[in-house]
Amino acid sequence: MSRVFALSDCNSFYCSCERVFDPSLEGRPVIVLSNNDGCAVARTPEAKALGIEMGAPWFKIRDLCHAKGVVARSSNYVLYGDMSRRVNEAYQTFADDIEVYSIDESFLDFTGMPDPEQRARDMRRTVRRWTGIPTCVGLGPTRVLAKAANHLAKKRPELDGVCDLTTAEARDRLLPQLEIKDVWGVGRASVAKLQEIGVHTAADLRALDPRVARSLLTVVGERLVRELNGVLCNDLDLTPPSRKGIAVTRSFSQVVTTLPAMLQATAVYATRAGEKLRRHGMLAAHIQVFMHTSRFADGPARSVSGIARMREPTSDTLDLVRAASEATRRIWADGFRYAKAGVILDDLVTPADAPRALIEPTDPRRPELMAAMDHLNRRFGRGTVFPAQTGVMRAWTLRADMRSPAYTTRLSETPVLAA
DNA sequence: TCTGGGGTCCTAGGACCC
DNA sequence: TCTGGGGTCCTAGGACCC
Repeated sequence: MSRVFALSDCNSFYCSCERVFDPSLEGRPVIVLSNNDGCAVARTPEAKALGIEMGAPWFKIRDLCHAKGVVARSSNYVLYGDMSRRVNEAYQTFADDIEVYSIDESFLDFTGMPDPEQRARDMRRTVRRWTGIPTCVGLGPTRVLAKAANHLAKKRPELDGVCDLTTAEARDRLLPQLEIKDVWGVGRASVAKLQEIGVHTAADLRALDPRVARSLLTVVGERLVRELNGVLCNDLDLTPPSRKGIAVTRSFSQVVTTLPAMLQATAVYATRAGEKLRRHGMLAAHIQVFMHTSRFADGPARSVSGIARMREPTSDTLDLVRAASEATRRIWADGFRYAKAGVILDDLVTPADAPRALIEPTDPRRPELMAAMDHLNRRFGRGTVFPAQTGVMRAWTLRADMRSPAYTTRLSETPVLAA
């Protein structure tokens, strides 16, 4: 049975949330600013019509906003998170399988349901009635095509908020009208490479040899081409998201030029990251520190990062700050005007998965654990790739590191192409 | 059996997303 | 003066191992 995915996306989500709680904003141009009010991260259609770009720095658009009566709000992520939860509750009455892709987008599995397009229209109405949030819905046999459909639904008023790309006829008609830069997963760098070989529309990309796509854009590009052809490579991810990393990064209000100032900044970020970590009930095995100079400034550019490894997974503030300081000192160099820095916690584990004991080389249990690892290696193989004839290629990796002070085993499965 | 070439780990960095 | 922050995934190269 061919699959049907729906991608539902909230229009100007942060602005729409602000309007729900302040109806006087209805019909007026509204923008929401990033943390520290640095730049615009959400715009209503009225604000877009005034020429305010996504990511436009506030200091450049302030005069325009004042002159044209644009309402600018600081962001309120607690409010948006709560509204997002309510929108997803409404989705639950239309599908059992839902992947919450981001704060304002969810994929729903409409496979096997009668008249998906009508269902999408009903869903839009329900979400609007329950939450006040306007949405657009794209339908397609793969996630990439559902995303493409969603983009068309947003851009074309005559579609009335729903675009259906589940039929070959609709794809043949509409994909030539979708620019390559608007295909999900094609960013600036890929656009340049594709245009060089004459690929300008989603239809052009669909016709590209998957091997060429792979050599040009890695395995990601190959999956893209296949998905545009209706071959499923990315199924819904219904596992509850377990965070893989936690970041705290900030642009400085004034450039940092001395080590003590940088140590203070990274210590603060490490502390905040530790708070987030504990809120998630997790432990981190690595902490990464990075710093770089401004993209916009003259002068020597520098971007560095360094990783410090914990003796064992921890969420302890003192451990994290100590490790962050160690990494900061290691990568520090004088003579640069650092504009931004951050810390990223990596290799997160829940306490239940964390090693219970340290296994030293002299530990009497070591032979037993080695034997267990051998067994896993024989059972699953290492780096095994099943050939593509079956339509399924999976790479298995077993990582069991006996040299690190903490004993860990991990089995991860990397789907390359899943038909 | 095979002593070198392939597997794994670690790190850095690029690209893309919302 | 002032140009976001928080994520994921993929690749490559050196060190190390047997």
